[in-house]
Amino acid sequence: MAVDQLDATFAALADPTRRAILKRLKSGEATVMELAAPFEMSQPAISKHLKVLERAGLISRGRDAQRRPCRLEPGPLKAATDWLENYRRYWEEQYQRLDALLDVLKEET
Amino acid sequence: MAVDQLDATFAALADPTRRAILKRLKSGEATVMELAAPFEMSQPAISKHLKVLERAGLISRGRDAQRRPCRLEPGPLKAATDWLENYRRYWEEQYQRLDALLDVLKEET
DNA sequence: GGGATATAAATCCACTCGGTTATACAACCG
DNA sequence: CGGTTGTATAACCGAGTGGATTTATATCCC
Repeated sequence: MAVDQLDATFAALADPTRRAILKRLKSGEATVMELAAPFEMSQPAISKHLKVLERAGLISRGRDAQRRPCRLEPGPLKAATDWLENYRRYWEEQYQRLDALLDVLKEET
Repeated sequence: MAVDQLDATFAALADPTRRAILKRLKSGEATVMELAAPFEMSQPAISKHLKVLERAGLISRGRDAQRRPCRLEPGPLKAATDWLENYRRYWEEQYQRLDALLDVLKEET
């Protein structure tokens, strides 16, 4: 995956409003109005957030009359997870060391 | 995990320089100078990136005379991965649909 | 056609970001 | 002590972000 794709994905995920929008979209498509409803924020602000999510490829949009329903696109989320998976080994090692340390301490008592 | 902790983690990960620094730290501790060497960037710029990573809890720093070695801290990376894992079902569904589509296409030929 | 609804676009502002240079601080070395 | 090395801080700059408000566009419904 291209570097700037990861940039855009992580940058998009770094905002709680946008993460909440993604969470909402897990339960199915939604229009801009539906997505905006839970937030004390203007509709244009939500549209901007949606544009960020769309540019990052995290959502895509259809057309239903004057509505532009949004749906979740899992590709970039998977790519981000794959990138983070490279660090799994590292924290597993650290937790193993922590466990070992705790064992030693337990024996010493 | 607190919302602004995730904010800080994803924001820190949204920069290729910082991701490269993390990657380097997978192979062990490193000083600021060592981390700065691969980049065509001033030392203060690297120090700023390190501060971002430190504030996000992604690294921690020790002290060795006038050096401040950095080491990877896996906690926030794990938290970010856990958050992303909630979306695994989506891409697995999508890939199942893709597989099914490919099967149909294969039968049609 | 005309009003209502859903969304986008344009503009403005305060703020953050990623970089720079210059400077300061702290610890080693001779 | 004085110089050098490693790092942090400050001040600054240009670009981008996240909001608000206002205005435009498009589609539905009557």
